[in-house]
Amino acid sequence: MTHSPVACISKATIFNNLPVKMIEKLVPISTHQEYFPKGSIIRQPGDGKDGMIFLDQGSAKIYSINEDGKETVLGILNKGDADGQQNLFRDNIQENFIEALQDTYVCSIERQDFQKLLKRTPDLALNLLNSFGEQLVIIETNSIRRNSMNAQERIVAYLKDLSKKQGSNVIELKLKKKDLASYLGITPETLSRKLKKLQKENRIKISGRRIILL
DNA sequence: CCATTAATAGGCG
DNA sequence: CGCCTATTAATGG
Repeated sequence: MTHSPVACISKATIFNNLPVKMIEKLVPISTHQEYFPKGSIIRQPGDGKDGMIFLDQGSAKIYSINEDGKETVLGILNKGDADGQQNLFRDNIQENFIEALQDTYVCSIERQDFQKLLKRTPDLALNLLNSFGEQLVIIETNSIRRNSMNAQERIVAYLKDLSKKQGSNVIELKLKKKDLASYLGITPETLSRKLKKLQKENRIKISGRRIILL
C-alpha cells in the first residue's frame, strides 16, 4: 500500500482543520508508517521515545501497570487517533504502555522538531488546544463514572457512547472484554454477568464482540 | 492437533 | 461488588 504523509497527517484528528499548506510543513518532521504487529508494544516506560504518535492504521490500547502487576486500561486509540501530545510540550517520562491491538501503522513527531514549528504556526496550536479539551472531557467523564456509577450503569453508559460514536445501535467492541472491564474499572466477571443480565432484560443483544442496543 | 489466553460460571466474603 | 477456582471457548502456532 502506498503511503502519503500528507494524507496520513490529515487523518489525525488534531490536525484535521489545518490547511494543506500547514500539513506539508509537518511532513518533514514526521516519521511515517512504523509497523507494529498485533500484540506488540508501541510505547513503554523507559523506551526513550519522545514525542507524539498517531495511528495511521489499526488500533491500540493505552494502559499502565500497578504494583501488583495488574494492568489498568486507560484508553483506546483508533485509526486517526493521536496520543502523547503532552510529549510535544514537556520532557515527559513515558509512564504508560501502548500496545497494538491489531497490525498497526504508527506515525510520529518528535518534540524538538514540533516545538520549532509550533512557534511559527499559531493555527496548529489552536487545533491542538481543542484536541486537548476533548480528551480532557473524555477522561473526566470516565473518571466521574468510575466514582459515581455502579457497574451496570457504567456499562450501559459506555455502550451508549460507543453507539453514538459509531453511529449505529450495532456496536463493535474493539477491546477484549477483559480490557473493557479494566477500562470501566470493574472485573471481567462482573462485566460478563452484567452483560448477560442486560441481555436477559432485553436491553441488549450480544454475539461475541458485537452488541446490539435495544 | 496442543498450548495458551480469554470468557463464563459458581461459590464466598 | 471483588476475588478465587473450575470449566469451557477461542486463538494461535
